[in-house]
Amino acid sequence: MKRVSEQEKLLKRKGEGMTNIRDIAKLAGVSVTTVSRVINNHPYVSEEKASAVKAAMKKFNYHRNINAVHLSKGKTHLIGVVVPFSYHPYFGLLIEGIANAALDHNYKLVLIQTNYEETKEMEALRMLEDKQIDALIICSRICAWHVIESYSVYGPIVLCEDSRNNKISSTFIDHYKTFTMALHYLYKKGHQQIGYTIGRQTGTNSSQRDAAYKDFLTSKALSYEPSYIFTNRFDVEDGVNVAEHLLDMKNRPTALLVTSDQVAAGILTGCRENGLAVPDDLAIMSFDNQPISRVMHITTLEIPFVEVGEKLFQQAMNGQEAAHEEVQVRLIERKTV
Amino acid sequence: MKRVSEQEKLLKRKGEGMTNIRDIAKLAGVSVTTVSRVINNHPYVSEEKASAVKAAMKKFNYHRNINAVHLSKGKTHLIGVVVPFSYHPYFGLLIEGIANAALDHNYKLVLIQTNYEETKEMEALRMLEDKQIDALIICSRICAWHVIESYSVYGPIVLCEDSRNNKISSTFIDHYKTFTMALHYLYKKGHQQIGYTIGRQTGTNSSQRDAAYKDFLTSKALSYEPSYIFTNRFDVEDGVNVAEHLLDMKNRPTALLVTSDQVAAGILTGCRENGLAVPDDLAIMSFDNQPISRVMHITTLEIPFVEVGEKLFQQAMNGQEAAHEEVQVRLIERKTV
DNA sequence: GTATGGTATGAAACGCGTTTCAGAGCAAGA
DNA sequence: TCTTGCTCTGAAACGCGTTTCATACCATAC
Repeated sequence: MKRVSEQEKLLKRKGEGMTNIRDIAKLAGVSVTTVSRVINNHPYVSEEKASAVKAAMKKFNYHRNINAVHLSKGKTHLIGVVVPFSYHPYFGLLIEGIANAALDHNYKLVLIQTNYEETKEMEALRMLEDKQIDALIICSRICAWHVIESYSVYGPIVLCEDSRNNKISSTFIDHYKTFTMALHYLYKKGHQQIGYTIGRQTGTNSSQRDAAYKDFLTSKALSYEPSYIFTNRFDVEDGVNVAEHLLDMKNRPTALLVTSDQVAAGILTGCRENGLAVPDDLAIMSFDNQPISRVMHITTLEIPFVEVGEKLFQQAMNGQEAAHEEVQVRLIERKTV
Repeated sequence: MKRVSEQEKLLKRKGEGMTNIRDIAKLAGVSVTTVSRVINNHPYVSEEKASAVKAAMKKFNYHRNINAVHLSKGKTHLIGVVVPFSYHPYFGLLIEGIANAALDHNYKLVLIQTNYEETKEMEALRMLEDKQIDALIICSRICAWHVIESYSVYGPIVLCEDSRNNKISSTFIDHYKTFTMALHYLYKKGHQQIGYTIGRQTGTNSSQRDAAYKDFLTSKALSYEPSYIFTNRFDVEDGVNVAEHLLDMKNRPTALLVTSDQVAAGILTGCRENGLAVPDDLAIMSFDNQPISRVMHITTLEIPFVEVGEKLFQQAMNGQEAAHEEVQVRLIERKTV
């Protein structure tokens, strides 16, 4: 009857779910090692001990303290994902892709929203350093390369931008190539006055596109027209704004390369309201292939978000040395070019 | 010179950033308690000891192992957020709101995507039980109330649906009230054949709306027309589909209450393409006030996502006993009614 | 002159699961 | 018969920061 009183003491001392592995070991009359083996399905445990342990766990509603596991293992099964904001469909889609891959591998995501503030990105890097996350996926980088690299000793860091010149893994789209392809496509359709809209002006993606644009103009002996470039365009409303801006121009572009379907949807709406015919007065070619582009029949370059998310996750898992995965976009011809 | 050799040994033994608090204590010639005090800015540390500790930390690039802190404190500064999918703007906005509130309080979010699978929601609850997260915010519930309640002993659980009948905190919109108000508004505008579109059919929000709809019909002595109700409508494309469906109906509704701007945008687009005039042939009133509704001039009921996110977070922080915060929507009259 | 209270510091216990290592028992192979 | 080698078990060390408690000193307060 000694055991019973032991149990009663325990029940009194501990609140709901507060038993630990040592208590269970005592209760089941085995060592903590054996309890640990049962928990982790290690094969070398006899039938009877295993069931004694299971009974004790059940009786006391035992749940291991995951933080002790994390400390002991040095892993958390958490992956940090850095995005500037989560509302924008582009990042929503990316997160969706990563989250689905993570789910399959029993990893969870920690969302780190930066609003494009460098300090927030640093916090994410520090989380990696502190072992709060096992790996970090940065969807939109702000910090300098050498800063990112200096943190990569603490765990895998994966980027979503062309990093072939750096020691950091990445899954990316070759925006130089893609932009060039798109520009030639528009040119072939008869456009010589082509402009583009973009989000941030900084960053690898943007400078690749800018380079492609300038090289294209040079190759076709077209002149560079600064007013054809619209920066800081992220959302539908920014798109409407572009359309309105267009109306006031004496020398309008005849085609626009738009880096987000959201912006394209806005431009299209704005054009319709103001009597600008698409594609006759203005051709629009955009990026992403989000649902809205399907609905509005916008010609777009499909980014395979699921694939990107999966590859980013895989790279984050593998870690070891820097890998670079290029992802291909696909042109989807609809009615705006 | 003894100290130097000690240090050298340490440097050899430990890799980058692998020193722990005891090493630092030894190096600085103080106790671990004192080091801990320095780390946590406790006042009772003398100037000289503090600087000795700081010097040692710097020299060995010491960083505390956050998992040890978590284990010791029993808190992780992580809040779980359960959403069915992150792509949809509704959830994106909600996440954005919560994330911003969390940022201000130095909390991070763990995103748990369920795809409406109950097992995933259970996993989230288990994370709370395991102390992996300090609190849980469920944006779209699947599990039964008693299940949720049974887990609330492990930490605060907050819902984004009217839970005034339950012991769980919530920040919610009274969808019965709101739907009733909207229906009367449409009625006053001359509509007697009103339908609605909705996402999931299950859940508190949906049943509140359904009840409001049926009560409204009764109060106005209007007949219930099952074909006026469109379920499983989440996205723009679902909206286009509704519009196409409408064309085939002999007895069309003259107005539609749409539970998401995305769907409304799709309906509007579909109507335009098929020659259904909005609002003359079909009035559309929707929910959320997302950017797309501004751009497309959709009359909508604004949900203050920032406020909702903040309140959800606050409730998750306070925890103690169940609180219920109602949030008001605001009618924004534009051009689709 | 003594009681009181803040400052400063460290030993030890605490939170808790994992893993290494050593050892015992037993069976198949040489 | 002896050696391997697998099965099963547990003690102890490990990962590491926080917190409680006891102690000691010094300075006002009474």
